[in-house]
Amino acid sequence: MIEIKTPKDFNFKECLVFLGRSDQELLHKISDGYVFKLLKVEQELVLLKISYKNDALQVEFPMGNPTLDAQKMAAKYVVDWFDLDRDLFGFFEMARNDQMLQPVVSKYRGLRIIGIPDLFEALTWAIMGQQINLTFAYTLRKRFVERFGESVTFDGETYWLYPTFDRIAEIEVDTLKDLQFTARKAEYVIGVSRAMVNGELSRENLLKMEDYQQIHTYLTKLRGIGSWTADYVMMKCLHQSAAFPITDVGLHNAVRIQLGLERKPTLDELKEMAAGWTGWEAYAVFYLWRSLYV
DNA sequence: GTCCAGGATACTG
DNA sequence: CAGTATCATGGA
Repeated sequence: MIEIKTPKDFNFKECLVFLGRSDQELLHKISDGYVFKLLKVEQELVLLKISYKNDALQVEFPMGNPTLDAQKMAAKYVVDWFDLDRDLFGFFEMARNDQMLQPVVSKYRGLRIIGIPDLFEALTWAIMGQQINLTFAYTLRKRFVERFGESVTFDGETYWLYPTFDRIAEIEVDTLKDLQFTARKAEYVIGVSRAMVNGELSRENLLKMEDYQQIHTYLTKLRGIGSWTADYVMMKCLHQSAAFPITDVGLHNAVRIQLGLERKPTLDELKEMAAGWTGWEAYAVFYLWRSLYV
C-alpha cells in the first residue's frame, strides 16, 4: 500500500459524487467508499483500490504488489487524476466575491477537477460527447471500451482499460459506425489515433508548450477538435486552469439554474459573468457542472 | 410527435 | 463573412 498526502482543501466525498455520476461507467468502480481503477504501468496490469484516511489517499493493490517503479507511476496517475498538486486558495478567494460561484463553492468546497490523464482518452471521450446527451455519450464509450479495450476479472468483478491509440489507428470508419458512431465522429476518433501514432500529437508535446493559446491553436487545427473540445481537453488532461469551454451546454444550464433564469445566458452575458474568473475558469466550470448532479 | 443533447464541419449566399 | 444543413440517436 502507498499513501498520498492530500492538500488542505480536498474533499474525497465530493470527488466520489463526480466519479459516480454515470451508472454506465466502466473505467472505475465505486464501492463502499473505495474507488477501484485498473491501470497498465510498466507493461503490467495494476488494480488500485483507493480510499481516504488521515489526510491522505490510501492506495492498495488488491491484485498483488507491482514493482516499485509501477507503484510510483500509479501514484503519479492518482495525483494527476485528482489534481492534487493544485493550490485552490486563489480560486476560493476569487469565488468569495462572485455572486454566482460563492454558493456553489461553499457547497462543494474541496472538490477537485477529476481529470483524464490519458490524452487519447480525453480527446476521444470529448469527441464522443459532442452534440449528444451525456447518457448516449456514455453508451458509445461503453461500447467502444468493451470492443477495443483490455480487461481483467478479479474477485468476480471485471475491470477495463481504455483502448489505446495504436489499436484504434488501425480500424476502419465502418467498424465504429457499427457501434453507432456517426461517420464524422468515427473519422475524428481514428484521425486523432493516427496523429498520436505518428508521435506528432502527444501529451508531452502539448505540455511543453505551456501556453494556453498555443495549445488551443494546435489542438483546433486537428479535424474534429473545435474550440469546445480543445478547452475540455486542456481542462481535463493538461491542467490548464484557464481553459474555458464557454459554449458548453452543461455550463449554460448550470448558470441558468444558479441565477434562476428562464432562458439560457447569452454568450455576452457569460463573458461578463466570467470577467473576474481569470485564471480559474476551468474550476468555475467544474464546480458549476457539479451543481447539476443533484 | 417535438425538441434538445458536454459541437464541428461543409456548404450557401 | 454570417447563416444554415447535416450528423444520428436517446431521453424528456
